[in-house]
Amino acid sequence: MRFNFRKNFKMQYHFNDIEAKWQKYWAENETFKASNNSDKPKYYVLDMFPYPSGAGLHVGHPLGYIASDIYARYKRHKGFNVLHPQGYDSFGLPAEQYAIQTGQHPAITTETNIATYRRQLDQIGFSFDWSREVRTSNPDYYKWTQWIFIQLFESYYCNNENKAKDINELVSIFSSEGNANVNVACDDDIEIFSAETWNAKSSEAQQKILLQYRLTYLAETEVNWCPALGTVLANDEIVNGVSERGGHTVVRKKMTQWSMRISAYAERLLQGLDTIDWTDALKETQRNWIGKSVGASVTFHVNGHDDRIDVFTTRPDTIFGVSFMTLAPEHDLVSKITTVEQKAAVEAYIEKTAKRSERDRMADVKTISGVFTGAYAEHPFSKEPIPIWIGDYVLASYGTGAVMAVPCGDQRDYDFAKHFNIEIPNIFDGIDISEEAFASKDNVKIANSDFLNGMNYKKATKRAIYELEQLGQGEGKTNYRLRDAVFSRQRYWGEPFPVYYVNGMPQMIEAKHLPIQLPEVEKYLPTEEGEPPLGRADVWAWDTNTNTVVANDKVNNETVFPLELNTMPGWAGSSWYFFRYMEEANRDGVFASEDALKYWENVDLYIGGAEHATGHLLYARFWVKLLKDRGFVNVEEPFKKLINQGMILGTSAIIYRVSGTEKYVSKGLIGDYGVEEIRVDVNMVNASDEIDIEALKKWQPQYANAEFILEDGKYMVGREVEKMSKRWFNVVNPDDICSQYGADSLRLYEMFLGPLEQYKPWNTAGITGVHGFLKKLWKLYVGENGVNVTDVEPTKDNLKTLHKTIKKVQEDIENFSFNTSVSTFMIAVNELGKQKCTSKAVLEPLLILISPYAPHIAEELYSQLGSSESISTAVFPKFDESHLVESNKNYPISFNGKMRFTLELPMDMSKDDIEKTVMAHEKTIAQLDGREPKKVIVVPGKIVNIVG
RNA sequence: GCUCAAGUGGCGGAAUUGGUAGACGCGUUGGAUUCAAAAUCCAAUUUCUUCGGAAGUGUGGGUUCGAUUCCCACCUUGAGUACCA
Repeated sequence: MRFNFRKNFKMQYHFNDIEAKWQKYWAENETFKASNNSDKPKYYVLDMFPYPSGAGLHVGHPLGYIASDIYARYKRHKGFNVLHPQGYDSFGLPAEQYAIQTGQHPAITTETNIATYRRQLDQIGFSFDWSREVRTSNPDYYKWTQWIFIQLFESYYCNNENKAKDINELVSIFSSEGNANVNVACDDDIEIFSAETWNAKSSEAQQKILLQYRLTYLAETEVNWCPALGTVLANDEIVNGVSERGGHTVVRKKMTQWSMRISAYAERLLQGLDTIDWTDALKETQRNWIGKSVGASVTFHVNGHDDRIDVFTTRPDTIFGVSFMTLAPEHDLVSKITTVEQKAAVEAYIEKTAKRSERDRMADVKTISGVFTGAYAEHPFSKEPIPIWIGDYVLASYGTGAVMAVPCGDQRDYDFAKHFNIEIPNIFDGIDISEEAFASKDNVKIANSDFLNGMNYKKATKRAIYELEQLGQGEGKTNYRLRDAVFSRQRYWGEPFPVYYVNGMPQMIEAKHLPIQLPEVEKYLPTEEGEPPLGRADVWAWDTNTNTVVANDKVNNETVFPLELNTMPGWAGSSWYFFRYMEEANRDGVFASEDALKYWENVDLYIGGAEHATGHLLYARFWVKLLKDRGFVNVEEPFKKLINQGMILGTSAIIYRVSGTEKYVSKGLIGDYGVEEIRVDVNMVNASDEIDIEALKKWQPQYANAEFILEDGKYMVGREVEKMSKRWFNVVNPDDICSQYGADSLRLYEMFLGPLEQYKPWNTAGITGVHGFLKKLWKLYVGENGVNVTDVEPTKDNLKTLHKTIKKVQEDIENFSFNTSVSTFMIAVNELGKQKCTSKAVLEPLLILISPYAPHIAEELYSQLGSSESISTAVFPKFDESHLVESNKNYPISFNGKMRFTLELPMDMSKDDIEKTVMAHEKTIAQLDGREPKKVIVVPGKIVNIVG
């Protein structure tokens, strides 16, 4: 008896033992280590690497990793040399804020968190090549982030050649011919100088000018300052006018900061989207963010001044409809051109708008406000005077901060004109503008517009630009919404800049002296003077003799200089990490060796969240283009194909407290009770929405002596689908799922939930379905007396099931439709079970099909079938159509398109014979009930439809 | 406001080129096994029905022999974005 029990025990599916065994095997044998030398074609599968937070992983996090792991394993079966690495984006705000609260060094908390992540990831059985792991906060790694920063500093962007080039080439142009004829990306307000003037300038003055051309530059710019976080933020880090992290207010402030001249790459970033396989939604988001608009720049002379106002317009064809101009309140000219009479009103208005935060201005788009400056501009063609107003509907940060207002053609201008009783000339032939502006470009001819009369939009635009060029008062122009990205952060836990200052001018530290390591500080807060945390470091100065970081008191501004106090933003390290993984060994040499870069090229499949659309995914593309231009990498785009996995949501559990009491009423009995909804830990609720009252009583003290009003002896909870979060008590930990059901169950269930890209709720109850499937799978191979797989010839049905499954699974994986292959496996195992299949010729290939999804059980059964190698080395089974050929077809017979019954007929039956057989059938006669059919449609092999 | 995506049983979802709507799983119901429970197995499960059938994929139209699938309008939900000149 005892012996039988033990024997029986051994024959059961013990997932915990099996999974631990194979995880150990993979680690010890380095099963998934990728080689940079292989005859196989390469394939690079990458996940967006995680920020290791203190909370660890919940079941929502691994979704994308499971999908990419399935794909990576599939590609290995298909004969590819697969690179599938993982690492950590380990610089960031949470570790720093924790450090501020506790004094604990962020490096220590980061280390601890990484250990937790690694344990959690390992238990899910991913096929990562951990030998290539990267951590952005490691000096070995950020050495090269600093190095790339230097490359950006040493580059300018040539618009003629459309690429970044060495800044020294620009310097030699300046010294030989000045800057009058260069066509390069630069600041807007550049002074024109000759070679003589340039050569006569001091080195410091030259450096100052060069900063206006470099691809990373130091400049006083208006930045988004977040007082609560004590740092500046990039545009993509602000959502609805508040900080993405924490939701704090953000104000505009002028500060000297490092910026990245990403605007130089606007057109290439836009064009590149057509060459990559990303979702349309994501491409559209990036297109909107880049915000290309084609139009013209027009210059207006200000009457009585030497000044000119440049505007950008997408509608130069409407130039004769201009009846006023509007400047942003922050526009430089405002103070200069305002007349004495209007001075008080203008200043009051500016003061009022300055107080309003960006968010208020955005929220309140309906209130029309503005004030007349008293000044007039001259219309370029009619020479009529045009009143110049200021108004906060014009943004200083877009275009030139000034618009030519055409009230008949733009609703905002129209509203403004109506509000202030400004004239609204109509330049559209036969269009009524008494109620609203006419903003369309189509089906209209221009009128009251001198030489543009009678033309359509296209023609008039061309002509207007031509005439403006003749006057020297305008030209065709393309404008981009994309702004340069602020690159300084006033934080501790980020990459230090490889920069020191001589007389206030930034100097790069030579690459061979990198990395410049983060200094120690006693507190992680800004200094009393408001300097960033690095301002607290005592050893933070650069000695140009020894080329080392030395104590601050050695600063003499002759040989020892102060170092930069800002650090780099979170996206610095993540903009190039995919290249670092390519390098196997000797990583100190270069950021990635030439051979490795040549072999792996770029990421074939990238999986991660859609929230990075305008941040990481844009910046990474920008840096890759720069590295390509400067000859360091061979590719123009980092990620060939990209998939955004949807979020897994939680299913919160709700109990109902009768208001003012300690009584809790079951969901079905709420009736007329006044109740409050209270969320409780979902892990106490079973598949039937019944809560474990004993567990609840122990969970929190207020429930220990509470009274529960039950229905049918049970307490039923309400359910709500919402984001998985500690505060809703709906977080499910993968550790619990793995120990209770196993990693293979977790992997299958995450895929089974629904389409990868879709948002979908997690409900632990459903996991018994896939877990039951794995048990059935096990039983198909292992009976009470051990493995019951034989060398018997497979039956026709066995082969049909197998090949149907091969076809479907292969198609599913290639379409990233992982949820449906899980169903397919279930169907296959159900069928083979019914067929009592024991044939190795069928059961072994089936394991290979399942192994990407449930690798542990597949490895175990594969080895029990007698293989000594890992199943990951097995070749994907070949699909053979011949096993699916049928001799009969069960035809659906429909009447007016509605299926009424089915009829089994031979596959090779002719169209006429099918029709005859069907029409003679008793059910057809009954359906027709004496009516004469008007038409009979027969599609052989598909359907019969009788109309009438 | 604009752009995009999506609406299918009690629930997650399937139907890949227009051709048997609801695969697969959860839950529910009934049964077998068990002293009992767990586990396992079997059956049923869109709705209505006079048990012959009939209706049915957000709503209303259209194209078609035939529409969850294509077209038009509308409703709802979600995401992104916004005085962008």
